[in-house]
Amino acid sequence: MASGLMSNPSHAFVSLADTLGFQLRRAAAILKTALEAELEPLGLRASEATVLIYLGENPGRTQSEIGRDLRIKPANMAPIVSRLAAVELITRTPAGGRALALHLTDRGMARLAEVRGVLQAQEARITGRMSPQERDLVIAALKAIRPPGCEDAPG
Amino acid sequence: MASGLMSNPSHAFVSLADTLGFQLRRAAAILKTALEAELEPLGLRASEATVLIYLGENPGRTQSEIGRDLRIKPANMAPIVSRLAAVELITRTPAGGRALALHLTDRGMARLAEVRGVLQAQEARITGRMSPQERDLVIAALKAIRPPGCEDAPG
DNA sequence: TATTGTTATACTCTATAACTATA
DNA sequence: TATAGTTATAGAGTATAACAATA
Repeated sequence: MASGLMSNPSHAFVSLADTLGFQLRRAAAILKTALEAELEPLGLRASEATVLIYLGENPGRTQSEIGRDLRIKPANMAPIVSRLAAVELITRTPAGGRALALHLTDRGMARLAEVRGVLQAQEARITGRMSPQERDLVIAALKAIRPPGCEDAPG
Repeated sequence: MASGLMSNPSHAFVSLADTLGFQLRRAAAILKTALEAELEPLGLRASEATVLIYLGENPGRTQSEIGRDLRIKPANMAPIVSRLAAVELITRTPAGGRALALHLTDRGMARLAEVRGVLQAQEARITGRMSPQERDLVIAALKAIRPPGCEDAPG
């Protein structure tokens, strides 16, 4: 399998399938496809579902705060929020300056419960064969590969 | 750790930031962005670089074989291969039926060496703080979350 | 003026459908 | 007919630049 064409520094990979980078991309792609299929009956895209979940945990946050935490650029937050508001899952209320605080409507909370069900099912599926220790190790490893400035919810 | 995504005692749902699914998507997104930036000087996209790497390990494979192994649909393989051939990094030779066997040109092999450098640097960066055991466990875990039919191709 | 949000636009990857070409 | 490849097109996510609105 190894090409043998290269010198072999300590981190040289033998084969693409043995690299963390490749497996990470592949696993994420498969998860994304599955998630989209499961969210489709709810009429939501993955990005919209993520914002709903976030809003359930952090009601009243502004668009810019949400975008910073979820790493969604302002230009990309706009249509997500606009659509969630159009289908009356969230409300936008002025919060100083141009800032808009977002809140779930009653419909939004009901939809959120469904979204949670989908995400919890996926989480159960992908962690099903791991021990809790393995799961924590993998999550910690994924957090650790991120460069400075990419931590969760910088405070 | 006490703010933003991490703070919500009121829901039964595990916080988004504590889910494997979310961390997986985020890590993959960050990796993808970094990879694209590092491949840009080589004039290659991530998908093209992946095909080059694959071809270095599996010279002479046909488009359909490559697509099956890398999970790239035929309709999406066409423009990738077309462009790699246009810049003379690969050649296409008839291989029975409509099949096209792909081979790296000399330029392609030289470019591959550069691509390997980029990918190995990324691999070193993201596995740098893991023990070999941790690395293997994480890779095994990522492979394990894939549903039936998504296994890595045999050699 | 600095922050926030919006619009326009473009690129990458992925997906399906309909088509062509060859054994 | 079955397999391989191509073209057209659409959707989702992400990126930058230019602009508007508000404290």
